Amino acid sequence: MAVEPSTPEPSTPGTVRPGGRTARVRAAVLRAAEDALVEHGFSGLDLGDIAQRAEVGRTTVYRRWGSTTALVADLLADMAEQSLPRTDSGSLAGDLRANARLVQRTLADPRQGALFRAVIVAATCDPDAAEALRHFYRRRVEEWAPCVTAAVERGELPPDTDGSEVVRAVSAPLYYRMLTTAEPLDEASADRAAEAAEAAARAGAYRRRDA
Amino acid sequence: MAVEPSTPEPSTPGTVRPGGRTARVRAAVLRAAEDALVEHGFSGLDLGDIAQRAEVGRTTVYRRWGSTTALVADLLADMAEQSLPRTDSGSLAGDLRANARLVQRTLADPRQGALFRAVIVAATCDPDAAEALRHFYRRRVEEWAPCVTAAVERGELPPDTDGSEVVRAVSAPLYYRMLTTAEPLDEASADRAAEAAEAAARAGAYRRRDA
DNA sequence: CCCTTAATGGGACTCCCGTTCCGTTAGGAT
DNA sequence: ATCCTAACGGAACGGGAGTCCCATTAAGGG
Repeated sequence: MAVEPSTPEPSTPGTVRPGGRTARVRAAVLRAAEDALVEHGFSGLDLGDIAQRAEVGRTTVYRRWGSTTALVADLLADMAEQSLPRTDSGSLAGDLRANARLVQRTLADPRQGALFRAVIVAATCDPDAAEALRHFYRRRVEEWAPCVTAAVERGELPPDTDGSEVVRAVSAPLYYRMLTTAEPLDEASADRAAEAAEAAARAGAYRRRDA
Repeated sequence: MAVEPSTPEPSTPGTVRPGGRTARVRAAVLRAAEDALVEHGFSGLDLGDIAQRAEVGRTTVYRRWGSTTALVADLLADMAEQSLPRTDSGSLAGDLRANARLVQRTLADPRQGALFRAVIVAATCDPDAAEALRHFYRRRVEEWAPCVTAAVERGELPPDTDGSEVVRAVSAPLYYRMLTTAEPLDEASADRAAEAAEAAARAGAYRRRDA
């Protein structure tokens, strides 16, 4: 029988020699992808256009990522690395408001807001991008949940309150507002989201249910 | 100067003779679009494929709608027409829970859930689809807001509570959960959303701020 | 029932996205 | 410094989405 000399696991490009040029190409392409997403949204994403912006060969982009969703998934992985440390105000109300305003400012910012809408779209179109998006939000929630735990320990909230659930409750109305209404995301809506989450938490709405 | 005999406002097809065949074509195409959205999502939407499913000429679909986003916008307008009447349980908690469970069942349903994700994506890709989506949710919220107003009149909630805001607060965590986590949307999450919204409303988080 | 023309449908054409082929460049190990 | 080959980049190719043209069908008014 003939030995197969070809294709000894081509694997994915960029994994064997991840340094030097490969890393530069990845950085340039991810930055270009971000720009393109902000300008045209996910549906208008064109890998050829991204290659030009990044001053990289079209073939390279198609070979390394292959699809717009895979590229966005990689971008999300990159975004998840650079999570801002949360500020700590000392009080639950202050912490939740700080979180709400951070989310609000992010979504209201022309560049960041467009980017987030785009990655959400990508996640709804592809399982891998969806997993990357979930990972991103898991990180974000984990970053902020401790401020709720601290409030529980201070006795401000019921003992078995689910911190992650409270943090998610702060973001949810802001995302929902962005997606389903035309009203601008202002500070008032952020403060309202924080206030509502705190009130519900105090009332015990986010206590852990027996699984 | 020569008179222009051509193109005396071609206008949009389907507006001059909306009956008979035109209506049948629209219905068939919208149903086909719904099926296609459920199967492949918005990003996989192909007008040629829809034409085949609807047993309609490709040219017709391209001429009448022109783009996938415009087609989805029309589908959303159609969906907004058929809004279910809300049930009235008599108590605020019961009404909010009924609403939450309706949303939860809709989003958890394989067909309806996929459809909603798809139209949200379309709305994030195109201004007209976005306006159609906003109109859809405006109708939905208006349908349910009265149960909050009734609770206010019964003295269950602060007098200047914004009913629409409470209704949106019920839906928000369910949509947020669907988009950013992999956890299934179960009845427990629906009940928690309703409970949280009620607690926040009682605490006055949704009182109208001076604009 | 007949006439006008709005609306549809098939087929050919164009353009651009994604792929393939192969020569060139530069990591990284020795 | 030298070699091996992973990774890149240019160019040509193929296929499918969207457009155009014109013949055919059937609303809807008289």
